[in-house]
Amino acid sequence: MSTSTTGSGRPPITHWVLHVDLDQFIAAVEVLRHPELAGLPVVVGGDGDPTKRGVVATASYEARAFGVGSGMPMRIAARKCPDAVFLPADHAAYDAASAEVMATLRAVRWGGREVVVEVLGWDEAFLAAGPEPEDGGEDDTTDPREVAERVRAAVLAATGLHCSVGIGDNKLRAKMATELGKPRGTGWLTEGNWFEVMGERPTRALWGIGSKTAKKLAALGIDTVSQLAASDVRVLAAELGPTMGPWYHRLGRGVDTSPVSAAPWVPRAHGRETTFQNDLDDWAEVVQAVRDLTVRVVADIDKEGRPAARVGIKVRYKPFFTTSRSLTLPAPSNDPVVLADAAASLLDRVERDRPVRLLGVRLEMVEPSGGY
DNA sequence: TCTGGGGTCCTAGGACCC
DNA sequence: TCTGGGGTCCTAGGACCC
Repeated sequence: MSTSTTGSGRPPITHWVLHVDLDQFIAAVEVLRHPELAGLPVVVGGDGDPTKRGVVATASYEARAFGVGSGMPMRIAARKCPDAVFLPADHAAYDAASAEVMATLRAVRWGGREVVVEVLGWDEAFLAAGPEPEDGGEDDTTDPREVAERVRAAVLAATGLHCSVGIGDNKLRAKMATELGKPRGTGWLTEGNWFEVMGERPTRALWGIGSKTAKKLAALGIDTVSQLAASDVRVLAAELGPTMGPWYHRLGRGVDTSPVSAAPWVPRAHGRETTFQNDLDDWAEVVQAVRDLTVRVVADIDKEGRPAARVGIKVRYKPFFTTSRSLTLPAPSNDPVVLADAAASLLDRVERDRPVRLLGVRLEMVEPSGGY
């Protein structure tokens, strides 16, 4: 029934991947800090004021029962669940809780081996068995279900947080398997049961296919994972691009060869953006806001120790029309004056006769020099 | 209903060069 | 005149994810 080590005639899977996903991470961290909130509808987002512009970052299960979900405007959430506890997002607290979780994962042993942990944001990680030890203490037959249960127990014991785990024969399947295990459980997705479990699901269920791509695929007569897998890769390439087309085809089949990597993340860029509570009408204020944002981003890239090579701005006008402008600097720079001037100059290339709802500034850094 | 903020990667067209 | 082919860089926008 599966290609597991229990044997089905196929070779045993030796490249197991676990995907760990904390349940309701942000809401759970808040409840840990404020135990009196347990069992109440909790909504975290914006600055915690549901009468202001902002969206929901996370809603507790109790709040979800009222129809509140991530990405929903806070004002709507307040309408749906007026009695919810509304809290501002507290990044420092989530950073700290996340670091505890990841440290716990790195301490897990897989048979006789260490594990490789690839972090994805605050509340997700891939985990795989590390390389075989020199002395050949091989133990790659360890049942991944056993490792998954140890992971869940260790995270709960160390942090008080519940998580779900997906077991797969590659990262994509492990990631999708987690959904099957939620909450507080374990899911299983391999080549052996991929189509049985996923085949009839909509393409939108796949990691990397959003509503826009799902719609384009539907226009090609492709609605389900099985149909995507059986589609003509040449048609996908022609319609969706030479890189994306073939990639979607692989998604449909559950194919993914990317390795689990513990290599530290090297950011390409940093940016800051702000939605104003009241639209800006005065262009002088717009220019000043862009300069202020730039100075903040310069502080961010200074922590990386790499100068900016490109500068970009984003302008969102009332009611919700967004445009962007960018330029390559004559020479990389981390001078706040040079960069603020560059960002301000980009404003000369956009319309200035409409109220501005949001401004953003992005600095793309030069590649790391390699030597350190 | 009225739509955050932080990112990554891909695409397509035009400029420019050989 | 009536027009190659490839490569690279730049820019704006789009899509997606957490």
